[in-house]
Amino acid sequence: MVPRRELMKGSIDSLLLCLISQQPMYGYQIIKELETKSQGYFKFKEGTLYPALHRLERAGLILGKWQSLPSGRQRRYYYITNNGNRVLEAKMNQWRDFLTAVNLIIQPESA
Amino acid sequence: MVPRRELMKGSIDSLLLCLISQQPMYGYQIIKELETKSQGYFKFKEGTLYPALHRLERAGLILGKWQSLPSGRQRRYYYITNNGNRVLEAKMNQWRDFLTAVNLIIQPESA
DNA sequence: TATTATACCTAGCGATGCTAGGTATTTAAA
DNA sequence: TTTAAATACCTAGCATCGCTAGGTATAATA
Repeated sequence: MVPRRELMKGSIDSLLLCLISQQPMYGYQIIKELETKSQGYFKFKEGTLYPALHRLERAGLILGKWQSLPSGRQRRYYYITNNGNRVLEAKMNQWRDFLTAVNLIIQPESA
Repeated sequence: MVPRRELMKGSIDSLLLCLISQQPMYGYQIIKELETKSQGYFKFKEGTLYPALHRLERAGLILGKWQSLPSGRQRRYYYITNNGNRVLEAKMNQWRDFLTAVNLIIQPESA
């Protein structure tokens, strides 16, 4: 199982699944999108993003397809899979549970 | 710096600082407190907690003192330091910023 | 008397984010 | 026109962290 450990470590997988589920994207675009959407907070490094994408693809949660631009440049677009959508939904629930638990610790008055 | 990476990895340090700042505690007690306060969500393992406490103590954020019970049993109570309080406050702000950023990604409508 | 709870500890594994490097093309600036 | 920056992808290896799995020892309970 170990979903709780995963949550502790990083929300990166959830963020990636979430973005890609909204719209197919390629790596470089994801980095830019995360930065603009978060108003500059997220600045993912390539050494973080690409291994994470490969991880998600190996797990069957996203599917990458090479696409050629008219210029000849290559991009690898990632699409969310059915399984990816299921996992995303589960991760969102886990995220909410985690937030609830954290709030019980750091705001004991508003319990 | 790397505070953001720390946040990604775990909120454990913040949770421990938060608890200890409310009241000096010893390790075993912290495990129980976290579990009851979070209504069963957090079940810290000793292999997680004790190294974390030692880490925080090495960093000068908490201070451990052995105390003997009348029974002769030994407990190591941890007290938060001035620096620990400062770091805790900073971590709380970082946590809020992180939450804001995550929400901007996962709830793009309510931005 | 045996088991559970209390109370502490650590070596080592697996996973992860990042650093730091690489390749190659396109666009903008000097 | 040359140079720099942006685009677009990749990976080896490091440091760190949570956890597993083991250990020691005492007190309370069945």
